[in-house]
Amino acid sequence: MDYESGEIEAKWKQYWVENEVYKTSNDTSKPKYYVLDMFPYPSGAGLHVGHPLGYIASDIFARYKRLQGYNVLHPMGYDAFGLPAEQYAIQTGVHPAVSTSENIRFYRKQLDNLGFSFDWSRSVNTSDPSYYKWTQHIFLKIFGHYYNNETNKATPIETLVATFEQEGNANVQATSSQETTFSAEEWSGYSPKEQDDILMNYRLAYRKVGFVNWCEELGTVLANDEVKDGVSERGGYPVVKKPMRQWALRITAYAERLLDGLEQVDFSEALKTQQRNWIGRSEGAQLFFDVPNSTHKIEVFTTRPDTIFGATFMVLAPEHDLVAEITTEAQKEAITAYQAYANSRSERDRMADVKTITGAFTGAYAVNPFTGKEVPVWIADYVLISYGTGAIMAVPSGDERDARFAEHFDLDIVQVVDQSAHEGAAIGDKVGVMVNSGFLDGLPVVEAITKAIEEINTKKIGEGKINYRLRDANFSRQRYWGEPFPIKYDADGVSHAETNLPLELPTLDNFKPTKEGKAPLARAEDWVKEGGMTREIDTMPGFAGSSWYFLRYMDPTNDAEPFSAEAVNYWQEVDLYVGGAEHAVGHLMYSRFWHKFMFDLGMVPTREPYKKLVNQGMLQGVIEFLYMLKEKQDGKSVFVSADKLSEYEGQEFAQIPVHIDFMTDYGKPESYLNEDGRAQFKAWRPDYNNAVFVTNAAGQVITKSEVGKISKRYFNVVNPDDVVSQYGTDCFRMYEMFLGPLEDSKPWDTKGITGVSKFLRKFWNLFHNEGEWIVTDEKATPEELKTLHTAIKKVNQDVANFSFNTCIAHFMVATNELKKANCSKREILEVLIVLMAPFAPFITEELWSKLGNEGSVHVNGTYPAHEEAYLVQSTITYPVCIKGKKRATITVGADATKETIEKEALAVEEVQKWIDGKPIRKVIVVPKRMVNIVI
RNA sequence: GCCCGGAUGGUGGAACUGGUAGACACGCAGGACUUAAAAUCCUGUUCCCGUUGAGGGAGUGCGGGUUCGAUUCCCGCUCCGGGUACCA
Repeated sequence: MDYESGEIEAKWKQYWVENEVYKTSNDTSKPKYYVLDMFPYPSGAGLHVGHPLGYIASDIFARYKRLQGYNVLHPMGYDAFGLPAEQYAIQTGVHPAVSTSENIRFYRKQLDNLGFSFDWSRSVNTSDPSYYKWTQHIFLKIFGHYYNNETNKATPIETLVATFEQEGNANVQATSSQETTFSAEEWSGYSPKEQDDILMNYRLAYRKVGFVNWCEELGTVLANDEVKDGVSERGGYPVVKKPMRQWALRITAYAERLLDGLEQVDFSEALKTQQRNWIGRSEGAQLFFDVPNSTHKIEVFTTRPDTIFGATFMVLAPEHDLVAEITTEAQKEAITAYQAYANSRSERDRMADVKTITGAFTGAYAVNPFTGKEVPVWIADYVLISYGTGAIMAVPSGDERDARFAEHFDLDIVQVVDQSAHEGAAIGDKVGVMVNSGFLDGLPVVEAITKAIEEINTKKIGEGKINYRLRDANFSRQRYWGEPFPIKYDADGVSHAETNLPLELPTLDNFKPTKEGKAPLARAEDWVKEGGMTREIDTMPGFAGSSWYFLRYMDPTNDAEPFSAEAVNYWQEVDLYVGGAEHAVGHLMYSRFWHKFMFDLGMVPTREPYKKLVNQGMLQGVIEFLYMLKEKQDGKSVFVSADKLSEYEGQEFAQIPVHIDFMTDYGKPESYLNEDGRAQFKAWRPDYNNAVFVTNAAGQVITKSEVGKISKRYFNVVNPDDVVSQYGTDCFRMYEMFLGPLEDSKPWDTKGITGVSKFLRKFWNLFHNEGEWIVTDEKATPEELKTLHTAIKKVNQDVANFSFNTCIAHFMVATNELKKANCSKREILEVLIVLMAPFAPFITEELWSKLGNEGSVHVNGTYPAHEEAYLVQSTITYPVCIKGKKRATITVGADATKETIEKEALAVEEVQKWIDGKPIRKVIVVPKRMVNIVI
């Protein structure tokens, strides 16, 4: 019979479901292996060909591990809380729960079309109350703990309260934002609200005032991403920063452990570096500058305390608390104006823009504690309120940005580091010796730093300190479609944990914030009022549910706890995690943090959640553009075929994206719109209803093809279902892997798929000739065994390295070689089937059963290991190079020594001709590679 | 701006620890089969000069460097992608 992918795939898909082939047990003697995908957000657009890239890779690996005898956990679920569903609800009135579950059904249908070996009985959905019950549960645990710096772990808040009651907080070693000390007596004297506020300074989940991007016009909070040049991306309305009391997670308590943990995980160095930079550990000093006429001091952190003699001014973030207090009457107007300006710029813009130097003088002065001189205090938006203390001591001679600021505003610059001995050293490099710096003069920079810190400690004007760029995670969203906080406040404002979980989202019909700017949940008035208490109306961010979902897969239906100790002790951690690099710092950092917290509580046995991480690259698409004359002719738009542009020299063209469905030969360079396509285009874009097309001689309008994002806005989304229905799942899977290295971004282009399609037919035809089954039990020849074992060796290596594209190339080579040798021998082919089973699960299943084997190859097959004996070479051919240029080749026995090879090479007539009597300086023999003669 | 990547034929890509650059495919060209087309199969295909099946030169984004030898290591750029803390 001929290869009919559709029939075969339907048959085996049904077999898998009926026999629960991929159902995973928590109880087995086999060693475990956990292969996890980053679960998708089920968006309304459905899956496009880019989504399955990582899923196919992980599925191949999961199947490979199963064939190696592991009990493999390979689940899939949905990250179902998120902004798009909420925005869709605002636009259309469809409840997010409804659109989300519809999207999930659609995703599931698409995923089911791709031959994955997911155990769907373990699926999770973060927006399902039976799941977010446990997200809330874990949140309450975080809320109920503080970070003890002596034991270096999360500790119940009750322990802290007991200490406060006994001896106050003076000796408490904790990561906290508490600034004052109190005695046991004082503690007892505080009101419940005051006690609650103090505890907030210690809790790992706590409330504090933070700044959000507020758009009055849209009545909502925006992500930095949604703010462009100070206005909202949607609508272009002004955006300001607005202080709001919000929940935060004290991830900074775990900064050091998050850093240390990177040592023990198998992530790419690039990703580890990104995480390290995100945490941004820096050693330096905390310093306080006196401000005459103020009771407050300005706290700064500097990595360069050695340069303090060069600190000639100070800069506060425009939002800094002290600004209002210290600004002089004369400067009030300027400061207020500048604050308004800074307020309108997003943090992103402020960081990106180093060319525009802006700032305002407060009129106040601070005292440099080392020089004793008064230095002016400015505000400027290059200092960020959310980083460090929101204030800096500016050393224009030691920092690029300070220097530009000083020059621009004509402030004093005092040289403190002499870098004249270090040519090419940049301002800020830690080289040179100190000058104009009192007791530090003459010291090299590095020593001066140590000495300056000593002095700071002695003078009690600060202390040596480690600072992190990492900030506590903002955990509040003024949104509807997220987990409600299981927190309520009594009449005094004291926070209380909800005891009855899950606390479900109330039903709303309007998902916008209220007119007063309160989060949407405020609209559910009955829900908010609870037995004399008021509920929290913020919801949790998207990363809440995704921070622990991999643990729920281990025990997905448990309704007594998030997951049982038994399950987590068996599965331990994720062995392989596959997902996009865009999550390098967000999700990966937060889930590592949650995991470490749960480790402290003894909930999980491992310190890190993910043992190995592989990042798949982005799939790009081909965008088709029509050339349109910028100037209309007779009031009509004119579209010109790309091969007719020369006739319009000197005229300007606009590029208009075309829906790829209208194209003929989509993706090919000469793709074009035929008459039918042009009619479709006009119907699709009524604004070009009366357009004129300038066609070429063949009556075509050739388009310009460009590589870019796969996106709705370029009308180039290719649905995997379409590809599958034309070529089959096996072919689609193999082609996605064949496109290039998993980790690189690369363009999707359907046209190359025919190569893989042909290969699958060739593979099928190793077993069939004109539809007849031709497999024999003949013994394989040494050449055939060599082909097979070379393939086994390479495939094993490549799968282990996730080099699936080269792996598929080897399948093609092996198949071509066997075809040429007319080899249809069971001994060879049966092994090849198992090798290929993870890649092409259906065709291999069919052939495996046709060979007379019982059951599924994916359960009963065993991944082969190669035998070295078949790969031994008897001779090796070496290129002989003279001064690096290849001039001849020699063939010698595989066991030849270096000396023999050298002698053989020199004996070749051709070589002697090139040497031409010149003295030989040396001969380099690289075993198994080449011989190079240097003359 | 800052942090992390990437760049190899007409196209996607291959190349082990620095050792014959272009595996495997797509596309293209020529041929076979066919009344024809499609499909399939065979041959060729980095570029330039040259050609009898010779031979020669250049070449891995750009400019330098180290080395007998660099796609690979180092320095300086250009362009593209990802992240930049409320997109997921």
